Amino acid sequence: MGATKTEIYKDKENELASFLKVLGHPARIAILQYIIDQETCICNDLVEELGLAQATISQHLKELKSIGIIQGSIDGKSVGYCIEEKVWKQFQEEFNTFFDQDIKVKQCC
Amino acid sequence: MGATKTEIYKDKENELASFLKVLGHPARIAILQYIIDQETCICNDLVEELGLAQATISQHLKELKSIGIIQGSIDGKSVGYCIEEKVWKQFQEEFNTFFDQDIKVKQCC
DNA sequence: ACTTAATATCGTAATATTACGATGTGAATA
DNA sequence: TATTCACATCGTAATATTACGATATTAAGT
Repeated sequence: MGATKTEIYKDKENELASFLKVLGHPARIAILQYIIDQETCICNDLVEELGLAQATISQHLKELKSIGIIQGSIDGKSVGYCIEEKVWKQFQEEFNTFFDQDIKVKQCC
Repeated sequence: MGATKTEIYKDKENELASFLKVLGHPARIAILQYIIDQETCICNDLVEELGLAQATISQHLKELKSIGIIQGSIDGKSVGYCIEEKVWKQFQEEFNTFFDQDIKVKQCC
């Protein structure tokens, strides 16, 4: 008990849900927004900007990396994070494929 | 420790994240898909369709109702759930406002 | 080689989520 | 009014997430 029963859902449902789950945290939205605004950023920038502990920011960055929406490239002793545009657009498309469905509402509603 | 520090983020960030969080579970995606396909449904249909306990389905429906994306109307001894089209479109728009931002990628990336 | 700087990872406490059985509630029906 | 049906809510166990301090790790600068 307690764990999500992923085996009972369709692959597409699990896929969409897990990407939305990663985006479903304000720190991760704020991180993405900061990267967009600055075009790139390093972990320490986010620690200062958001006021969360360095370990916490690093953990959130790891989750964002796990779905491929950001990418980090080593630059000396720091790591520059950027949006992975291809994945960004894929996710937007996937979301809109779901949300563009024609909604028909029964009389009763 | 352990709880999300919502007070440090912007309202829009919290709002977007909390709506994405609700959608970030495969059961809730599957429920929405089922309602779209059938145009309406009752809790028991979902229990049969998804194979989760009635209490679990009821809990997921409650979360979907909490963000207003579905609406339930009493019909005798059952409750008919439908998509709330206005909210559905609002969320899609809010998501796309975020995702339509112009992504500029630094050379380093 | 030593120090500093930036980040990742580990361990862990606090909290939240997921799932389910049991029980309560309200409407239709016998 | 007793029963049944559909659903919500309560209580709770299992698990996951969030956050942080402490401790690696790795690259630069001294």
